[in-house]
Amino acid sequence: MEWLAEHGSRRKATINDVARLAGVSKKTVSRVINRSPLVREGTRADVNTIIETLGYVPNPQARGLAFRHSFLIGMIYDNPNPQYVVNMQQGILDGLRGSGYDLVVHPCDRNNPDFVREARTFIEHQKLFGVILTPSVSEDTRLARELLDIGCAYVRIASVALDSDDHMLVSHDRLGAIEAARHLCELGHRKVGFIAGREGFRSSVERRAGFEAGLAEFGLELDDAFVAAGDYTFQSGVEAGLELLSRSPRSTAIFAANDEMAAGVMQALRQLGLRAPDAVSVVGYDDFEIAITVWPRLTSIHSPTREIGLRAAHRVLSLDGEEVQADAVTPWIVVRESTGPPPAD
Amino acid sequence: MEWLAEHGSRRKATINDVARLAGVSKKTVSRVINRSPLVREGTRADVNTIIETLGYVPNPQARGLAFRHSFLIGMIYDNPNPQYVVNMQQGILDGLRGSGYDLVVHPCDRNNPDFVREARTFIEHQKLFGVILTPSVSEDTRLARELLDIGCAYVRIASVALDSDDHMLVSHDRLGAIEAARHLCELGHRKVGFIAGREGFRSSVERRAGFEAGLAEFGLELDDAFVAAGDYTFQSGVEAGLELLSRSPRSTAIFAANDEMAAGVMQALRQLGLRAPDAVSVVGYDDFEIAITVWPRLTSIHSPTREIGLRAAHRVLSLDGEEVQADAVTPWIVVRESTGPPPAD
DNA sequence: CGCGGAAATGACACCGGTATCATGGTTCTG
DNA sequence: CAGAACCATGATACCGGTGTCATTTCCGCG
Repeated sequence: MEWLAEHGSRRKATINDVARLAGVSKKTVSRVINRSPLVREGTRADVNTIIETLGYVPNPQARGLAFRHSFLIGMIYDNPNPQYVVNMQQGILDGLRGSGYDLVVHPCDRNNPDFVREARTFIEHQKLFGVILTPSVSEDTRLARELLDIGCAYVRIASVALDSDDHMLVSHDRLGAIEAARHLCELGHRKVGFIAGREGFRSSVERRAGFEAGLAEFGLELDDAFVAAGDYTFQSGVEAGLELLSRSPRSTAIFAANDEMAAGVMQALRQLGLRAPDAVSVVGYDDFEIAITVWPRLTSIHSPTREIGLRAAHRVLSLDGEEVQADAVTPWIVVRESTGPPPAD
Repeated sequence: MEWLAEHGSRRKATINDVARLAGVSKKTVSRVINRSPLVREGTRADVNTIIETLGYVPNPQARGLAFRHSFLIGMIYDNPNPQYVVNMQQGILDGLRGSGYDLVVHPCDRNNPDFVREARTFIEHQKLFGVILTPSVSEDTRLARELLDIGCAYVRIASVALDSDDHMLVSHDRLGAIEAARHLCELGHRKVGFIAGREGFRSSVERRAGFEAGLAEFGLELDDAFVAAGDYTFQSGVEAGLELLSRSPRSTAIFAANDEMAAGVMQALRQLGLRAPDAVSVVGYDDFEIAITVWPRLTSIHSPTREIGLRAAHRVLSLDGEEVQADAVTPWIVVRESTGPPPAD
């Protein structure tokens, strides 16, 4: 057993070591590793014992070389919100745990005309087994086509189905936004405003559509006079808020397409000497930490980002058996102090 | 040239293709790839031309197999602040760009007794070329020793030198905290309070030490009656804030060891019907986005996290030539509306 | 008991690079 | 101009696994 001798740290066992000790060929060991059914139970047990005692772990580089893919999953993102990125990342890692796959991160910029090529280079370079795309890069058709072409497994996370079921994980932003509208309507609001997210983001479209649908349930329409444009940043929320609040008549409630902008609205209220919810109720979307660090704390729509990441990971590894039907996640509302009945007026 | 024929997508060129077309052995191509000086200029140029026209990219799995390491850098972290994680990640990716290395992320939990073994497994499994450790896991001696033992390149990012120069990247939190103290003293504050960060985090110790050093410059000492414990969370900031603000005499300024807690103090002020900076000045640390979403906006200490990440990446790849001396980064203060002169009293 | 076919296993090439060492060609020396 | 010293290059093994296909073992059955 001199190959067990320490030299600095002990040499890592190879498949040959296992094969020799188990008295089989390395091909058989390989079969055991890959759970081939073509191995007798006894043999399998023997080999596993040796693997166990040696603490043998197959070399992913060598396996990857033969398999023509690495044991890496990529997360390609362009969402600038740190909390979204980290939650998603965490969820994906939850889903990857124990699978032998690890996570490589790759931010990108859709405005860069080369970004598709760049992403492709990245994927082909490391020979990723699969990738997970988050909004808004997940909404890019060219990139998805490219992935299909490369033959790389992929899952697109988006607020609406843009691809075949097995490639989609839908976060139903529309339903969340409906909740926001219902909540405000049930409180008695009739003049409700909306601040849109960044142009070209599907989530922005969905959140607006959902909001309108929710209002419709109460016989209301979204009046353009109560709508302002934003780009998901805090600053844009301040500006849109100031604009909406200065209009007359004034809406008694504002639904901002994300928490950052909702926080911006709170800021705008403060600048105008108003406060939520007395003067105006405010609802955000995402339910990130900013929702509870502003005062009053934001009523917001909670989307289980981490859970979504976990599911995306399972899906990209094809771990979820038969459940290859459309996978969708429903957000819910979290009511806090930023919303209340409209002012008596 | 039938090997150039498309079949779905075109087959990727291998080193053999390059060698054949260049009329040299694959070992020579290998030498060119690895910038060996043992290649005649003419030959090198020829080979490079072929590489160019073929768009040949060497397979990292194969290279890794031979080199016994992958072309991956790991980021091991346990800092719960999303913005820190994302900024750091971004910085590391900046530093890795064009190097052919990619980034694998690995969060961990120091409270898990197995976390060192887990990290080691991760590193050995993917045969990482190097890893970057961020606070507070960077402060763990056992993990560092393990890395040395494995022979994996590593860089520890921390607020104080804990290792040999070539393994350290120091973010001088102490200097930042001194700035905070100076700023408050220069505004005329004499009764200043401090909210500590999480126990066991080096940054918390350093920020306190720096704050005390800054006060000392003005002949002041940090009075225990003005100190409260926190754990870097918003909620702990609220609680510590309420506690400090209820003491009598009351400090006229509070330095919280991070922005989250400082935002918590703002919240506490609001609950007590006070406001910054009229009643109490507040200073945070990190200068993350929360510093500008609260009102009044926080005076804070800015630490160039992304820049630190970039340097860490260069260092782990040994890209910075002779500059293997202690690499340190100095934070600076950003003054906003949360600080002002003490109340006339 | 012998035979056929399926199940289990192994020999060997191969994935795409790098390391070692031998070899042929130059240049420098005396 | 021979010989040493060097430089540039290639042949071949090797990194640690998997694929292919041939071979051996096992089993049921006539």
